[in-house]
Amino acid sequence: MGRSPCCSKEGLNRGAWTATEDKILTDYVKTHGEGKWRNLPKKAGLMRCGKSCRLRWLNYLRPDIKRGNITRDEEELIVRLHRLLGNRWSLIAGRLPGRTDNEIKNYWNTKIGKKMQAQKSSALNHNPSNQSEENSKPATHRSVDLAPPETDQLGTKPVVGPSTVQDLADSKVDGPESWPLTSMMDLEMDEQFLSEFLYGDFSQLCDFDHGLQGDNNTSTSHGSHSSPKFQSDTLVL
DNA sequence: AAGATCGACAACCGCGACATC
DNA sequence: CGATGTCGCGGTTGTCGATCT
Repeated sequence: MGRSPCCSKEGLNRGAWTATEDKILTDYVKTHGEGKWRNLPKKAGLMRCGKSCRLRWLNYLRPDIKRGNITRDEEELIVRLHRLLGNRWSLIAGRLPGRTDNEIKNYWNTKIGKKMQAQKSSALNHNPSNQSEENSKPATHRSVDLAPPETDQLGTKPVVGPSTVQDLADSKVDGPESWPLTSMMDLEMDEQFLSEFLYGDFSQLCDFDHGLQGDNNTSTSHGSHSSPKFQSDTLVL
């Protein structure tokens, strides 16, 4: 169809943004608002592609961006949401005030994903000969299946099957093919279900990261394990 | 002390969805 | 109703500082 490139790359800056560019973009968006990204660089006097401007604003310059480490509570929430939504980072980010999809995606790829992969491989290696090693782990490490959520063939669609937390826990529902994916997830999240999912007792599903506490300096309390601390003013469901 | 490796994160790219003409 | 434009998303890459050898 001869799709035109989003912008002519000739003469445009690429790579890291400078403080000056950040200021120009911030000032422009504050004055004119978000949107019209394609025309924004020209109007603002930036030698950047519109997509690049949008990304910079959304992932870095937005005033409501929360900088700093992902807390343990946030991580638990991410794990739950990923289990529910798959790699739909924007949807996950939408449930984490101040966090961006890019940030969550990076966090997942560098921290949680690796952890799960390591655990998965250790589960594959599970056999009587290494039983002693397995036994040295917390019980939940052996009993909880931490495989990533089922996905479609592209690996991007979430699988939302059980309609309640209890259903998930009981695993009594049919396979993914019988679940009302598109009707529920692709249109709009069922708020009540999501709330139930997030605040239900899913500690077992998240138990994979017992060993995580060492590298999370924001919370060492086991008490946070039972349920997220987000209150209704930060995570309205 | 210097090079190699790793980890974290910002940025880029391609594609699909949706809107508009 | 098809062509085109724009936006947003997810995957991937590049870069840089920290750590290791």
